[in-house]
Amino acid sequence: MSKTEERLRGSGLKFTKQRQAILEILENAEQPLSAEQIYRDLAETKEVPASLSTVYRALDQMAGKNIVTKISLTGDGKALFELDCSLHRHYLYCLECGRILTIRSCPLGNYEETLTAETGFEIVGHKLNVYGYCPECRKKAQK
Amino acid sequence: MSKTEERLRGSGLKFTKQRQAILEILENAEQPLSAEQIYRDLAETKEVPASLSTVYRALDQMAGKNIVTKISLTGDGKALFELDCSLHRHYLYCLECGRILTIRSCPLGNYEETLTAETGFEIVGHKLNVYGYCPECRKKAQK
DNA sequence: TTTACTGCAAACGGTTTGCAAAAGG
DNA sequence: CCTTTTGCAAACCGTTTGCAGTAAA
Repeated sequence: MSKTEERLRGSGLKFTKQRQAILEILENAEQPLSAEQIYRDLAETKEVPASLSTVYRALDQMAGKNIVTKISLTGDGKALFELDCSLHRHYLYCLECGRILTIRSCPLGNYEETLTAETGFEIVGHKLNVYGYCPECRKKAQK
Repeated sequence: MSKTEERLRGSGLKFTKQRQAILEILENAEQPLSAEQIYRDLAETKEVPASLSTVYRALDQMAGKNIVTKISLTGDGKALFELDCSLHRHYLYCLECGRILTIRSCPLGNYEETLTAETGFEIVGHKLNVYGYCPECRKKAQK
């Protein structure tokens, strides 16, 4: 049983070519992808045509089972998806080319506890995204 | 000349009742508001009816002049607006009641410089939002 | 009187949904 | 078989836009 198959069956989801292909695409992606990008990849490189709504439904369900994670990063109202490896992470987003770097470290330390002490909130998590220009775009800009 | 009037005229924008009222609403708000909320407030409490598109256009223009700031916090594809006081800030969002607390301190210290050293990115800014449950909702949940 | 602003209604783009047909177990 | 999943088209929802009319300077 392949890893993608395990993930799906283990969550009680049916194992279909579409879902398999979606997971493979996410596995090979080096950054979070939009539903649209996955949809195009399915048709173009995987040759497993699936309707856009299927892609959305599959992603939603897999997000519900923590197989994938949905993030909103770009602020343009477009969601991105990546494989969930259940690690705490942040993103460094290039404002020029849209490239996304995943940051595995977290600079927040015990800030959440500090905030709880100050505000009385019970903190369950945070999102930190950093914006800037990647080395390649910086080089291009200099010329 | 009122403060709102100054802000508008100083940016080369015309001073209209709609914009005046929008700014007053934002001044009295204790948290960021959506275009929809502002729209309703205009009709209901200010009695200055303005179409939703006028609200959006006014906010967009004022955002362009740094009179207001547009933030996306909730992840549901709904933008929020607040008066821009050009201060660096973060938000603490209650997942239960939607209440938003503005945090004026920033725990990031010189993290941006660290990141630049590690990645080669030129960092221009970051967004940090913290999610949890406010004291009131925690109390209710206990019962 | 010139230019910016407004209202309306229609368009837009990403996402969701209802329904009947197809496929998984 | 029974249940889930799929495709299609239409609905949705926040936001944007074209245009003709109105108000600010």
